[in-house]
Amino acid sequence: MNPEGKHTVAIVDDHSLFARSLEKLINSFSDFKVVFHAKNGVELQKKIEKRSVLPQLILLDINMPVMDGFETAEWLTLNHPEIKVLALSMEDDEQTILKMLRKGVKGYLLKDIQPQILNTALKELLEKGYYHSEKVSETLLHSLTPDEEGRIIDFKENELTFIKLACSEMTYKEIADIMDLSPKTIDGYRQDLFKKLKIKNRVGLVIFALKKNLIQL
Amino acid sequence: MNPEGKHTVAIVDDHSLFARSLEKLINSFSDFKVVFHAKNGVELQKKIEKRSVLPQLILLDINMPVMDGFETAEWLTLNHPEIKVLALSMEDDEQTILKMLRKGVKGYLLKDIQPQILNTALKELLEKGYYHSEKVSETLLHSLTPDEEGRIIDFKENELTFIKLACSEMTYKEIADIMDLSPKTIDGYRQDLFKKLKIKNRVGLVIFALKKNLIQL
DNA sequence: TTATCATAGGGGGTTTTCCCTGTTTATTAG
DNA sequence: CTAATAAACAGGGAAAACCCCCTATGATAA
Repeated sequence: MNPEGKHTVAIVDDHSLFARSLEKLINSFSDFKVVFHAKNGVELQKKIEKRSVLPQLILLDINMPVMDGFETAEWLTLNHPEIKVLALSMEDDEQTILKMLRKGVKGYLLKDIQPQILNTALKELLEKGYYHSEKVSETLLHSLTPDEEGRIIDFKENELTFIKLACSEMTYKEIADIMDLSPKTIDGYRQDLFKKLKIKNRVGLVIFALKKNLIQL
Repeated sequence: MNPEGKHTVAIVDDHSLFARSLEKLINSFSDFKVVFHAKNGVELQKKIEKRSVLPQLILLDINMPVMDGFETAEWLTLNHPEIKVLALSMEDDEQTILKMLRKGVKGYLLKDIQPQILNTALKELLEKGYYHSEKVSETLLHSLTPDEEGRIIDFKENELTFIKLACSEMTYKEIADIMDLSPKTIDGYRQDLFKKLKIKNRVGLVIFALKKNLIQL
């Protein structure tokens, strides 16, 4: 609570237009007040370390330069677990959401929500300790049966890197060089993925990655 | 001008949070006032046809359900050319921008801009009749040399069919069967396209087709 | 008529992809 | 300490993709 008796919120977002608008919106709620902004994780770290009183909530964007939402969330969870972090993002793909939840955020909100929902989200975050967009819950539910048989597909970091590189014009040999792995290992990744995803060739992989938003054009 | 002496603006965007925030921002400018909202093109059509006084400017999002920004812009240009349309979007790829400009929008603004820029944009749109983000101008400049020699690439019917089939998991042999052509002919198509488009492999073709909207997922 | 151009097809080759099988190595559970 | 598991790596081979240069045919234009 700040002197006005409102709960304190900080915003971390490099989209200035969005961040300012968001601030206006939040300040119009009766129970909340934005106490400061940061353009990225590094700026947030500095501001937090200067302050004696920390915000109760942090609205955290994922796509930022310098230090992105994932790193920032991780740092916050380790160093200031008492601050509840609400991830605010355009991405609704399961990988991103899961990754963010693993970093310890208490809520995940898509940016295309009703203003009223934001108010609800902030309140529930304080009361219940968590809040997720409906779409996020749906996505998570769906992501638990991505394989049409209920098997969970959870990519390892290396696999994810491979998929992203495979969606370029590189040959597997070049990919192996970049990832500093043997071409045979890369071939193993390819083979595993083809089986797991039931695809026939590299084009299938590209299409899969695009559908799941693992890459974007 | 509305009764308060402000220029009138309408917002068409299905992102409610963004739209509301945008409204607050615009209403904070001294010369502009938001007169109504619409979630998509159809809603806009209805609202426009009910009104005797039309807005001077329309902020138009591209990604919307039901009737998207392209269709909406086309309809506005044909039916209400006096309204200046400012496309507001996250997309900064040349195809999207060009497509939108061809539909007759007077400005194209990326969503990640400074609040002050929006004010400038609205003013210039009324005074000069157009306004584009810096990034958009850059993109357009670049897009005027699609082939790096000014040649415009346009595809023959067969080539287009081939491209679309090549963006699936079929082998070239299977594609040849479907198109009832010799595998060698198909290979010729492939070779020509790789040269023309300066791509290295089939993944490059898929990416090209997606960027140019020749196929969709 | 001849030239030219677009379209379809081909010979023959290298590289990459795709697929199966199996081994080494490091980590972890019992 | 040993068993189990996962990750990295490998041999070998068939299929597909990739690439260059070449021919036949038909339409069209000079």
